[in-house]
Order: sequence, then C-alpha cells, then structure tokens
Amino acid sequence: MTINPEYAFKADTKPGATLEDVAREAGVSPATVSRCLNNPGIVRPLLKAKVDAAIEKLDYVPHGAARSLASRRSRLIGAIFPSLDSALFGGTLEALQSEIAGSGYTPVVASSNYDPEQERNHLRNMLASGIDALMLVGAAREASVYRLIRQRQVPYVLTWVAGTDGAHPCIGFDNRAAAAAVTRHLLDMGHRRFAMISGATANNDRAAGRLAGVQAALEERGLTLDPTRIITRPFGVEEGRAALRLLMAREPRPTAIICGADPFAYGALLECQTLGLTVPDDLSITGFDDMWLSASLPPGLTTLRTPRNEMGTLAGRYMLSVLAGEETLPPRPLDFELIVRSSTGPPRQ
Amino acid sequence: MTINPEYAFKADTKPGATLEDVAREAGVSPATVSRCLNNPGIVRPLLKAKVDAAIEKLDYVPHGAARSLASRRSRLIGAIFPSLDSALFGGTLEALQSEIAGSGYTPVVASSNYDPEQERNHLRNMLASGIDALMLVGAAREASVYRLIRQRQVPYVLTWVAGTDGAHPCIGFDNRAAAAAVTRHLLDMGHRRFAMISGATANNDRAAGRLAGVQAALEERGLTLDPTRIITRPFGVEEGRAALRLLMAREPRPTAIICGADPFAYGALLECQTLGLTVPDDLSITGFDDMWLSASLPPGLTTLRTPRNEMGTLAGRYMLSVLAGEETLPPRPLDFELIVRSSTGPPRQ
DNA sequence: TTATCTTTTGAAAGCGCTTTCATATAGCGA
DNA sequence: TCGCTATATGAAAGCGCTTTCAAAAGATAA
Repeated sequence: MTINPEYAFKADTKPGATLEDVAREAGVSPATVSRCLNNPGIVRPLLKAKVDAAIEKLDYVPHGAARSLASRRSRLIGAIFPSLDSALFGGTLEALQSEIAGSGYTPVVASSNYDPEQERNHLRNMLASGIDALMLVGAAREASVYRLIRQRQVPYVLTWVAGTDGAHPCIGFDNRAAAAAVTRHLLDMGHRRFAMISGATANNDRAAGRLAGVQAALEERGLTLDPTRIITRPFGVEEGRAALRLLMAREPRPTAIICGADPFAYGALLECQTLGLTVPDDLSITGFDDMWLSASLPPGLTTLRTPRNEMGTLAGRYMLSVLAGEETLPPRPLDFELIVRSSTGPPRQ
Repeated sequence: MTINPEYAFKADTKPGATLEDVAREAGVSPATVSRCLNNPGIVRPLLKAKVDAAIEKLDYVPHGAARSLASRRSRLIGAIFPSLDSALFGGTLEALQSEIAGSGYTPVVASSNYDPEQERNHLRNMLASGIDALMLVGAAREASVYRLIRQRQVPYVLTWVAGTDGAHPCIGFDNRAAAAAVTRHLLDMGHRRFAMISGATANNDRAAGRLAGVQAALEERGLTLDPTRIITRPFGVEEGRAALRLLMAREPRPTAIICGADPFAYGALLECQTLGLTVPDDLSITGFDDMWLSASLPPGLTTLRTPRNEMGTLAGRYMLSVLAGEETLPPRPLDFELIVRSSTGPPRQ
C-alpha cells in the first residue's frame, strides 16, 4: 500500500514564479509586467523585451484564478450538451473549441444526458466557476433557468435551433422547416403513406420540431400522419431496426419512412436487408443529420445535412464578439441542405 | 446596426451577493460562512441554518476565481483529446465528466486534432487556467511536455494506453496485446495471408501499438506482415473502403484483413458488398473498438471491444483520489474483450 | 460552583493579479 | 533652450474568498 514513487506528486519543485518575481527579475513594476501580458502595445519595446526575457527565464505562467479575480473575466466558456458520445454534438464542440481557442478561451463542458435536472446542476456549477459565456443546445427549458443566466449577466447562445421569436440568441437551423423539406421531397415523388421514427420529444425541441415539420408538410397536402405510424425511441441503430419491423408489420404498409436521426435510418436500412425489402422500390427511407455513414451505407441515404460544425464555429464567434463588446447582430438561422441519395424514389405503383 | 434589445447584456441587475453580504445578512463573520460552504460539519447547526437562509435569500453563488485564488484549487480538471467528433473519445469524456461532476469538478476540454503542437498549446492554456488535474490520451509525447506538467505539480493520467513501465500513471489497456488477440483469433482459424488497415502511427501510440501487436502475433507463428500489405490512412469509412479495394487488387489476395479501427472495417465490409465478395468466406474482416454499428452491420463485425467509458470513469476516479490525497495505487491495465461475430471465419481452402 | 479542556467563532492577513490614479518621462513646437 | 502635451510607468488599492491564529463559548470534571 505505498504510493508509487514514480508519480507521487510531492512538493519537490519550485512553487512557480509569480508576476512579482518576473517584475523583480526584469527590474520593472508588477504593473508593467501585467501590461506586457494584457496590452503589450502600450509598453516600450525595451521594457517589453526585458520582461519577455524574465518570463522566459523564470518559465512564468500566469495564475488564472488571480487573473480572473482581478479582471472579472475567467476566459472560460461553458457548453452544455445533451450528450457527448456521438459525432453530432462532438462536432459542434470541436468546432466551438477551435474557434475560441485562438482568443485564449477554453470551453468547460458538461453533458446533461437529456435531463433538465442535470442540466440545471451543471449550469449552477459553471456559473459558480465564473464562465464568461455559455452555449446551450435547444431552447426548451424552464424560464427559471434563463432567469438564472440573465441574472448573472452571462452572454449565452442557443444552438441546434433557430428563431425563438427573438427571445434568445440562437445559432442554428429551423428543425421544423428542415423536416418539412424532407417530407416534401417524398411527397413530390408521389408518396402518400408515411411513417416516422422519431427521437423522444420531451425536453427535446429539436426532435419535436422535426416531428411537427413532417406533420405540417403532410397537412399542406391534405394528409395526416396517423399517431400509430409514429414510433418514438431513444436514438440508436437497433432502435431504428426494431421500429422498422413494427411499422412494416401493419397493413397498409407505408411507402416512405422518415427518420428523425440518421442512426434510426441506418437501422431501418439494415432491417430492410434482413426482411428482403428493396430500398427504395419497396420503401423509401430518409435520415437526418448526414452523419458519417450516410454516404457509404448502401444504397446511400437521402438525408438532411445539418450544419453541426458551423454551429459550433458561429456560436463561438458570436460569444467572442459579445464578450469583446462589439455590436452584435442577432444571428440568422443557418441553412440546411437536403442530400438526395438513393434511399428514396417514387413508390411502386 | 443596433444591438437587439432583447438580449443585450446590460448591467441592469444587482451585481451578485458576496460572501460578506451573506455574513452580514446572517449576522456572522465571513469566516463562518466560508466554513458552512467548505466544511459544514464544524459549524453549529443553529448558525449553519442562519447562513443557509441568508444564502437562499440573497441567491448567493460563490465566486469561483476568488475561491481558487484563496484555496489554491480551481475545481477544474483538464482533458485533452486527439479529436472529439467521434463516439470514441466522446464516450470517454462523457464518462469522465459524470464521474467528477459529483465532487464539484468540471472538465475543461480541448481537442488537439492529433497534433502535438496544438496539444502543447492547449496544455499551456490549461495550466494557466489552473487545472487541478489533467487527463491525456496516449503516452507518446516529448519529454518537455511531461516536465511542464510535473513542474506545475499537476496530477495527470494517461488514457487509452497501458504500461509505460511505470513512467506515467495510465488508465487504459494494452493496444498491442489487444491487436495480438485479434490476430491470433484469425491465425487459429487457419489464416495465413494477412493485410492491415491502420490509422496513422505518427504521434499515435495506440495505432502504433495495434500495428505492432499484429506483427508480433504473426511472428510468433513464423509469419510476417509484408509492408505493402499495410495501408495507413486517416480514420474513416471511405478510407477503409479505398484501402480494401487496394488490398484486394493484388494477388495473392489476403484472406484476412485486420482493421485498426471500426470505421475502416465498416468501409471494408461495404466495399466487399460492392465487389461481390462474401464475408467471411472470401475474406475475414476484423475491427477495433466495437463502435455502435459493429453489432448491426451485416454480417456482424468481429471486433475488439475497448473500455472507452470505463477509462473515463476510472481516470476521473483516479484523479479525484489523488486530489483527495488518498494513497493511490498505480492503476492496472484494463481488460479488453474480443467480440467474435460473423465477419470472421476459416479461409476458403 | 470553579477550573480546565475542547470546540466554535471572528479578526485579519493574504492568494496573484488588474487597474485606477498620480507621477515621471518623452516628444514637440516655439 | 524651455514649456506644454502625450505617453509610459509605478504605487497602491482592491477583486472575493480561505485560512491561520487567537479569543470566546461550551462542555466536562472536580
């Protein structure tokens, strides 16, 4: 029961130089060193050089907490995602991170597991750690949460949704319109019997929006989506598979199945193979998000490409801009793109 | 060009209560309030109640930076991943986050894009923000990086690798042994002509370890892996597809293809379909990591399940334990598991 | 009841940095 | 060369909290 001496973290090294040490070494005042760090332009090149040398020599790293305390900025940007173990939000996070890294900001992240309770806890935590800005996914949450954020004066931005009537700054796209576009594509091909595999809509306005978009597009053409033709499941390939089996078990069979997310569609496609159904002749299938397998999985999935990386980038840029005190225009909804591949076609006569 | 008044972040709310405000409200000293927060056990219940009421009333949230400065702990744990837009590291991050959240820690994350330079920058940034501990992926990096970490006395842990001869604390598995296990599975079925699709091995000791493991297992049986039978690519489905086409274009064709990551195997599997090759009769294919499609994609991918979530959980637990000053045993390598599905079988005679 | 020991509490000194504010220096025109 | 303005520097006061240290309160024993 001994601590491995190799990597026991004992206090055997010098405790790290402070700004004052640097000042002494360089023969200037702490204020000057501080200025070299934060506003190099206003210090004379000669002194700046001395300070730089001292920093180098002492291997000085500024103390973030002290900095935050004195400057009232933590250089931390919070980001809370519903989940992190898919490429979806991972892409957004990665893009956000790249965007803000250059300005010296670092993201602190948490995953809420699609649970508002967990989200609120993480939010409290983050506010306490003094994040300078905040990125959230979706708009559907209790008013008290927004009140909390506003009260702390933390600039925030919602992603993966658009247009909350100006109530919140959003960097995202219109899930409803996107789903409607997919539906119209199928309608235009002549489909009349639809089914949908949807993610859970509770606390998930993206999923809810997609479902609503499908329904709206159908109603435009005088059709309705029978509630028994809507299967709601947690996201996953096997879930899509099971759902497809269910949907095809009842007559009259749908000729088109709209999936609220690509993994559902992957599962549906695979299950068609198992059942001996030909896509798109027997059945058209659409996905949502254009994840990495959609182009590769035969027959090539018709899906809706969502700007997942762009949202991270723009959300980052937006927050930086607000933090910089620039006049920031309310962001516009982003574009989505219907990617038509071979999983959709006219229904068999 | 006006700021949208709806969400302009103006200073119109009260500036947030401080600990001193709470103390005044509760009629106690700041020290007592501080103790209520950090060590509630040692304050009399009567006072504790008063303080709690004051906190509630003023809606007090402690100031993280001030806290860190005074206590020399930031409650931040850094995590740098090679990439975040796959479920692989996302799973580890998600697990890490859940594990440490309960103890009041929050992860700050960055993605290095498999680039040592970027990794070092992020590391500097994180050290400056005062992270209390650090999680990295892999062991292969310049000594100066480890020196930097050690000098700052930041406990750290390496994941996704095992056994660096005790030089570093690792929470991971032995990539080499894992790849060897996959190879032996194929050898035992009678395969003799192998090929491999590998991720880039530069700055990636996981990929390098896997390649080495395959080679070692083959040499055990007197075989060698011809360098022209090793295709190195960035991870991806299409890359796997292209690699398979290349590998099958040359006689004598291999009877087994070992993929260093599942996406390669998905691509290979799909390309076999295109080429009219039957798996496993014409060709056995193995993956690595057991990602979400491996069980679903016909014919079911034989792959090696890596403990990606477990690594996050245990890495978190390890760091918390070190931070708590507990005697911490050097972690043992984690188990991996060969998942045999239908993509492997004896070679055709 | 009083003396002694323990447990709680408060006063005050920072933690390492930023940022006014006042002072010193440099730059310029006359 | 001198006075004036513009610019660069330093002194010092915190930022909001934790944490020693000493004093007060409570508990215990005599």
